[in-house]
Amino acid sequence: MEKEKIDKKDHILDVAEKVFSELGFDGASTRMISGEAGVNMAMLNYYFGSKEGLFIAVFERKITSFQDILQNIGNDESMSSWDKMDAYIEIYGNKVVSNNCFQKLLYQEMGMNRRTDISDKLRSILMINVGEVKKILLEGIAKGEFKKDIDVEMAIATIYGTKNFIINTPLMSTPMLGYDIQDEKVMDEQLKPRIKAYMKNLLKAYILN
Amino acid sequence: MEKEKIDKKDHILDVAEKVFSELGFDGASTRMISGEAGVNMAMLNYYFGSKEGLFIAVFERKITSFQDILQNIGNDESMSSWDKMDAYIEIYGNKVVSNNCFQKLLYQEMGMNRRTDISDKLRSILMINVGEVKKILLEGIAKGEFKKDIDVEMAIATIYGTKNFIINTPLMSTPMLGYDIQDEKVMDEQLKPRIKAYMKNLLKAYILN
DNA sequence: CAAAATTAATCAAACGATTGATTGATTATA
DNA sequence: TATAATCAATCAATCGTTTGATTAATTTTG
Repeated sequence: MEKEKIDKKDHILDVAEKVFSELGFDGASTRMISGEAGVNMAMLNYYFGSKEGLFIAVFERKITSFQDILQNIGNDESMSSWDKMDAYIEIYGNKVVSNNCFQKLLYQEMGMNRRTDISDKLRSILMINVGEVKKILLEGIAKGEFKKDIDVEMAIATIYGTKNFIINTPLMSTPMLGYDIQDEKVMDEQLKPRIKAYMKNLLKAYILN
Repeated sequence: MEKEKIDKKDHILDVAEKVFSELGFDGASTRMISGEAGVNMAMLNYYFGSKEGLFIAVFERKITSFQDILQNIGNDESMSSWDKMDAYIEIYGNKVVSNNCFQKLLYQEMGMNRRTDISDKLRSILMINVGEVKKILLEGIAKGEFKKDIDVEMAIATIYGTKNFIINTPLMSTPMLGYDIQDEKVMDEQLKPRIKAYMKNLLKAYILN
């Protein structure tokens, strides 16, 4: 049945996402993934063509939801530039914290220099979001709403970097913040509001007049 | 000769550091490293016992220089808290940008969940620096020099995170910043002063009264 | 509607390639 | 000459992938 087939593929992608994010692309073997998913090893190639195809499929499943997060915000004429930044941080904070497993995998792979076809694909997608944030910041500067001497690119690096540090380096962020980053409930109830509030205050202090 | 042997081992470690940081532990093969270093494959095992031994040796070579970066600053009674932060950013910016290859490898490894013996060692060393920065920030708050409602831990995450994003994700940071992150000369002449100036301005706006 | 034909899904087994590591012989050094 | 360094060759293990056979599902046909 078509429905069950999709469910099975989805289940494989769930497992693959988890195993990849824990061990990286090379560290995760097809035997391990198929074993943990409870399917025959050949099924991975049958469904996804290759290990790399499976890897890409993991990303493509999530990609769509990331692409049009900002579309609406950026083009809203009625919002002030700061309200747009505020709205972006809000959405970004929600999306990112609840997809931390995937986020880790994403930026882990972006750090590698090989497989430029995959990395390039991921980069071009992420750069769309970067472009949207940049547009908001530049608009705010042009309207005189933001300071005119802010380092736009660095500010963007701070937004993504602060989040990445917390998500990708739990060995440091967990003892730093005082609660377990891996714990989903803690993430949602404590980290999410905290990182949102902090990010808004930090940016407010740096970019607002 | 003892001297040449050390030089050769050092050369292997240089190459290994570079290849590991580009491809990760699993992605880098011993054949690749030995080939690029211009030595026989068996030499790696002869000198370092195993691939993992080589990996550890890469870290242990650098570890010592990381341990005493901050000691002097923190205990200087004559400096204001902000001057200490300023001095730290200055030193950190220099150290980090010129060791970007190793930094990338370091935080790549910190993100992985396996080989906990290495990761734990690295973490405990890095956490010393974190503790020193935290001390400066708390001191500034206590003295009324800094705002009392700043999120200390998040601010530290921003310092490390912003740097890491630029260093570890050159595929994004290079097009964002408009110049090649991999280029050593560019790093030194353009990125280093820029990241220092930005970091100081950002923190000044967020923590200073 | 039921039997036959076709397609899709699943599996155990094996493939060639590559991995990290080791060997025993050879060369250089002290 | 004895010790250290270097090498080509080879090891077993694991990798991702493919195969050919088998079962399940779907479609076609009489």
